[in-house]
Order: sequence, then C-alpha cells, then structure tokens
Amino acid sequence: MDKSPEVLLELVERLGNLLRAEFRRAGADEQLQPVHVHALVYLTRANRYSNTPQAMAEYLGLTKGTMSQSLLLLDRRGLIERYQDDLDRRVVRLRLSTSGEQFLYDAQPQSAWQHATRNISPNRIRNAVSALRETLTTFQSDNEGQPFGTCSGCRHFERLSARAYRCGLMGDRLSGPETRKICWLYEEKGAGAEEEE
Amino acid sequence: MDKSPEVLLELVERLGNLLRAEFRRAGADEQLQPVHVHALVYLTRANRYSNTPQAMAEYLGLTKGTMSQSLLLLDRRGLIERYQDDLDRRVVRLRLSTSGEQFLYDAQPQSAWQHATRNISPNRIRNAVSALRETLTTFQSDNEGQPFGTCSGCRHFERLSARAYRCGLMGDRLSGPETRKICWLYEEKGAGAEEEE
DNA sequence: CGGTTTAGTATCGGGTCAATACTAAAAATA
DNA sequence: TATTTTTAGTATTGACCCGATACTAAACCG
Repeated sequence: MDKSPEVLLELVERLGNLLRAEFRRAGADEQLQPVHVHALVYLTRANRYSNTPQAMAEYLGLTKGTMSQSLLLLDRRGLIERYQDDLDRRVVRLRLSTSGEQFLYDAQPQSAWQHATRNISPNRIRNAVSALRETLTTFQSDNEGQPFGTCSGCRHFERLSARAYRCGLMGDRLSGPETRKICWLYEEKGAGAEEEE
Repeated sequence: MDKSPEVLLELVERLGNLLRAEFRRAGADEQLQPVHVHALVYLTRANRYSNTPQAMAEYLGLTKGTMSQSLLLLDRRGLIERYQDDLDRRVVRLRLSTSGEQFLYDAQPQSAWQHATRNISPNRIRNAVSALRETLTTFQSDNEGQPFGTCSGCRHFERLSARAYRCGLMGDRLSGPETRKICWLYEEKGAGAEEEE
C-alpha cells in the first residue's frame, strides 16, 4: 500500500493553512482579512482578460455576491480601482491602486514562503511544480471548474515570431510578460473538441 | 530569474482552496463546515498524544476558544466522543464515534484528491512530497510553529527491534501503524540542542 | 499550602460567506 | 425592431467562523 498521495494531500492542506495564516498576519496592520490580501495578490498576477470580479470569484472559490462585498471594501480603502469596460458596460475591471501596490510591497505576504523554499534546489522545485500542476489540471477537469492557466500550454496561444505572441481566442497580441500571467480563458492544449452548435 | 517558487506557492494555495471547497461539499449533507470535516479527518490521523483540543487547534491554526466551539458542535451531533484523561484531569481526549467514522466513509472527503493524482507516477509524488515536506519544516522552524510530524525523522523515535518501536520522550511502546500517525511532540532529528534551565 | 501555569469553556462582536432578490446591459430570438 | 433570455454585478439578510477576553478547574511549584 502506498500512502504517498494521502501524505501529499496532507502537506498541501497544511501548507495552505499556513499560507493563509501568513496572509492574515500580512493584512493585520491594515485590518484586512486573508481573503482580501489574496485578492490583491491575484490582481498582480491576472492578465487583461482576468481582472474582473467574476474571474476573481472563480479563482478564490467564492460566490459573486461575496466577491462583490470584498471588492467594495478594498475600493473604500483605496487599495484597488474599479472602472467600466469600454465594450461591455456590464463588466467592471479592476486594478491595484498605488497604495495597493505600496501595501503589497510593505507587507510582503509571500516572503515567508520564498524564504521557506530557500534550501530546495530549483530542480526539485520544478519537479514538484510539474506534479502539482498536473494534479490541479486533473482535479479541475474532474470537477469542471474554471481552468486558470498561463499561455504556455493553452490551446489558444499562438507564437507569431521570436518575441511576438497572440491569443487566438480573443485575437489580441500579447507581450512576453503577459503570457506568463494568469488567464481564466485557459484551455488545455490537447483537450476537448469544441462543442457542436 | 526563476519564478518557480512563486509558481509553487500559487499551486499550493490554489489546491488548498480547492480542497477546502471539497471539504465543504463533503460536509454539506450533514450541515458541516469545512473546518469540521477537517477536524474529523485529523482525528483519523492523530496519534495518542495528539488527540486533544489543543493539538487540534495548533494543527488547524485556530485559537483554543474557537476549537472548543467546533468540538462542542461535533459532540452534539454525535460525530465525536470526548473523555477525560486518566492522568491529567484537565485534559480532554477525543475520538471519532462510530457515526463519525460512518460519515467519513460515506462522504469520502479525500476521494476527489486521490482521483486527481491517479495519472502521476508514485515516484514523482514521492519527490513532490519530499520537497513540500522540507518546505514545511523550514517554514515552521522560521515561524516557531508547532512541528507536527511522524516518528520517522523524529529525534525521540527509538527502534527496539525489527518491529518494536518506542517514543523516547513519553516512554511508551508504539505499534507500527502508530509510528505513521501525526504527532505534535515531533522534533526534527538533527535540530536544536535542548535549552538550559 | 498560596501563586502560577495550563487545558478547556463561555460569551461577545466583527466579519466572511451563501442564498436570494434585484438592476442593468448584452445577446438571442423572432 | 420588439421581446425574451442570459450575463455581470450589487444589495440585503442570516448563519456561522473566529479572535479576544474573561472565566473555571486542575496541575505544578516554591
């Protein structure tokens, strides 16, 4: 009998709890709850298609109502800015305000983690990343959750030239850094034929 | 620049959220919150020194007051049993009741995870486990949290013979399976000289 | 014995979160 | 173009988590 998957589960859970506690600590000065800090961190990592309340709610596993309340709070505190989308006036777009950026810079919610991985070789980290990424993908497709990935590995990703990229789904050209941000339109490369209509 | 640690952080966080959602789903029928399910799961994995409210609170990252309330709820529902320790009458010991065991058997809070790791080779899982375990250890010693480990790797662990073990700290003989349970008296093998007094 | 520490409980308030109901904009259908 | 349906987000309510504080009882310590 191999208990490894169970042990991995336990580790992920426990580390997840500790990270949450770390977010709690980071937000304490500003009276922010862990979920608020997580929302701010998400904004630093989301690409242009994914900076909306809805994508954020999916990512954090909350309902849109709950998400809306948290965003109102962050807006009142001046940590984020909300503006209307040009094309679809129902859609709200989000970005960090300068004081939001300042907060993350000061509170360093991820520093404890960075520090905790200092003794682990980059190679072992990459292997762990690959195993967990595969687990996440399987988990999400089992549970039909929103995927959330980065361009590498996405079926819509197109490379125009050495340093020019494009999202085939939305038709936009993408900068190099943007291809490494989180996107909720992500679709696994080999996966799922499109549905007929 | 290597972004791997950051990506690993993100994966652990995201998987942690999904697992929490899974616990929420598993507890929905019985009106249990994720933290309640987690507490029940903990009881299946805790050894004889760690089945107390205090150890559980440390493990789940809650205060003892909060933990006390959750345990009262689980007791009222008949999912756990609480009994007094013989030696120290302040201490409450916890165990799953038969209906608690039945609940876990029916709800299978971990099955989605087990399923999600099905395509990953045991070897890759073990590597990921080892990397995350090391991260956890470093994280905990950085933040002076309670360690929580299993006998292998604990400085108090003694092997009496091929299949006989002993905890040097508490002086008890331990069965083979018990050496693989979670213990909050765990101390890293090579670590920390004891303090003078 | 008194004083301190430790395990746990009781109570209160702030806040998260889901559920429901709602508004407004877009898309679909005709 | 008119009507219906769908979608993005907000408002409100209530259940419950969780930390903080104060408390009880048992153990430890001199």
